[in-house]
Amino acid sequence: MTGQSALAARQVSLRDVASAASVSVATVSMVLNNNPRISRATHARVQSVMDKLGYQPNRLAQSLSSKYTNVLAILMPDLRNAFADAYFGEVISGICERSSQLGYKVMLEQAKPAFIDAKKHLEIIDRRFVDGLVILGTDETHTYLADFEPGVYPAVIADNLPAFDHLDYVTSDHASGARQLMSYLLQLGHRKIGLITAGSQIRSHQMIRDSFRARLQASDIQHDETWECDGMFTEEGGAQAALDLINRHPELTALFCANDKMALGAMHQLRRLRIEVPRQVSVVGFDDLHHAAFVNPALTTVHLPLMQVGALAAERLIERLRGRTEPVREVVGTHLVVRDSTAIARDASHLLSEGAD
Amino acid sequence: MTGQSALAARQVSLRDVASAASVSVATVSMVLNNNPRISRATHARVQSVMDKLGYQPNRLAQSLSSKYTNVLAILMPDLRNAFADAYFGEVISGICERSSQLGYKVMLEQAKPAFIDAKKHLEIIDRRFVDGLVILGTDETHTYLADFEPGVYPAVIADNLPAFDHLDYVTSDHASGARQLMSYLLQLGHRKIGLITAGSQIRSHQMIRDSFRARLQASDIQHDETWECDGMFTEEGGAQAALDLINRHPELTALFCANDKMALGAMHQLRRLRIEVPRQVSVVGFDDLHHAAFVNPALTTVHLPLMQVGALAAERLIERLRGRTEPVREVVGTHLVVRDSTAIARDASHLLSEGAD
DNA sequence: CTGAAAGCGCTTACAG
DNA sequence: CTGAAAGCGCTTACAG
Repeated sequence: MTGQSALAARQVSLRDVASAASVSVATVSMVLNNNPRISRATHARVQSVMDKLGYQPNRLAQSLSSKYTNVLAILMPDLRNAFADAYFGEVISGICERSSQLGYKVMLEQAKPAFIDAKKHLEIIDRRFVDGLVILGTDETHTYLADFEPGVYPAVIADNLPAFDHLDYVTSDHASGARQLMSYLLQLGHRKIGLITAGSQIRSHQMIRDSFRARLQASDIQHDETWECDGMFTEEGGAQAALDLINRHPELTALFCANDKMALGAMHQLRRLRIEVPRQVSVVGFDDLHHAAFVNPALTTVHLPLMQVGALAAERLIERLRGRTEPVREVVGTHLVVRDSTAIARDASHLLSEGAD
Repeated sequence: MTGQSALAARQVSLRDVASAASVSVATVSMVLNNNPRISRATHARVQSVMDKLGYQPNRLAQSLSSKYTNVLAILMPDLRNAFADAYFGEVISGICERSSQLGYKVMLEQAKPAFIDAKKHLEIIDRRFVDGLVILGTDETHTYLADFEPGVYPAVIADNLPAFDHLDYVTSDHASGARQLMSYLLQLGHRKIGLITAGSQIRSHQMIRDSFRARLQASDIQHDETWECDGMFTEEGGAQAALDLINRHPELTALFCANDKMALGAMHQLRRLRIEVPRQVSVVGFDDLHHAAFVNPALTTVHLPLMQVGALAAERLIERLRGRTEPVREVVGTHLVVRDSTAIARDASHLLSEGAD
């Protein structure tokens, strides 16, 4: 039945339905919106005419009148290949799925400098492209985030803690994830642990670093910046960082990488250096990307609930659009995934006795 | 200057600009659209008033009048985690980048059964959400693709050959990629090659299989289905397929995997079986996902120009929307990327002499 | 070169 | 419970 409109020269409009059903356009509009003021009888009659004519409301007209677009934007960070990054992909999956369940469509935008400078992040709301946005890959240098405000320019930050108090967010519990990883490494007897991080301006990653250092300090393990290196979130960066750390501290027995990509790079580098993982050096990642389970050796890491974070971010944003006034501050738990890239520290017995000192 | 509109209770409209500039709304509309019928003088005057008031046209009203939405949809396949898949991510990157350059926005949709059954793939055009779509991950069973038609329901298929003649497409040259890989494997002396494919209903993958078999046949190498196994495009599937093939043919010296994910799974499985790659068995993939260069050993594969495919698909679709009438049939070249997962066949000398028979 | 008016296809008070 | 009318904010002939 719907098929016939496909060939229609002109889409059938509310007016067409109204005259075919011998009612006013207002009535048709009301049955369309399930307004209870319409009697069951007319509702059914008008509905059947709509079905017969294959009527489909023009959403531009609907939105122009109603002020709601029912579309959300996903604002991606300005990174080389953000869409091909499984980390962001997981969050996007969650956003898309939940949005669609809640009757929203999603639009993709990228926060390139030109985009931000032109205030396009607000323009897409002002010009009625979208009702609000979910923002990924934020960091402390993104001062434009201050522009968003619940009532006027609704937005929620996904998987990070915003630098501005008034902003809504939904994030994985990075700090707890880092602690889980450190407990495990310490249990295995590792005391000489190199840290490969990135995003010095990213709050969630600052928390990973802080948790890492705090655990070391709590265990009276001496630590300074020579044990840390920036891996720029990439495989290449992770490889380079691993090389630097090994050169500085050949005695290290473990490498803590703040994301899986850097961990893969690090493992790749170790292999080139003919250092065996995990026999000589253990490596841990962070994120639990799907393919991390299939590298050699399979990566021990922390699972981040990224789909859930995306879904929740979309859901809370939509609640805001529908009038929610309480701030959104959600932190979702993580869990450790032990695989094959970790083992007892090669110097464990030695260190353990020394530790009793 | 634009900032002040942020606090305005009501967005400034064309009418506001018109009265502030003492001209008609028609005139303001024309300067907005750079209509040459407006004199330079009034254009400049009106323009400055627009800037002063921070005027931003309501795109819903614009589109309602003009009939164009200037937004495209990306239709994703109904796969578990399509967005987190680097393969699709690359294509999406290309689409987003080019669309944005050409003044289009992009919306995300997923071709779930319910979506297709409800004809939503046409509805999003009829209801004026988008002007057309770029479709990823198609296969021969997707009969709904027949619904698309250049004039009425514009769409272009990305990285596959459609089953319907009237459809536009932009694709990588999978057949040529497969041939490049086979030439290389044969050069290395491999004669006992297992094939891990998937998507028996996907034209591009049928072509990979066909090219694979044709090369074998041209080299007088006997081959039957026992040398082939379905890996379902996943790491898990690739691992299982590798296991099956090795059990059936312990003598095999190479595994040809139709995508990188299955290749990673296969390598992972070989490692568990304590079969060394590439010394005992060579493994090749297909796609050249970024992380394939960082697994151990680094994967030899065919590079697919996926960003370019996405960009071109978007560009051609937009040309169609702007009146292009010639069909779109673009095939973009691939290239071989040799890394560390391939080596001379362990039985090469033996086979080479036998081959002279 | 510019303006007055109709129209795009809806929704929403306001009557009755 | 339903209708007539105004309005959302633009664009596009049609006049002049």
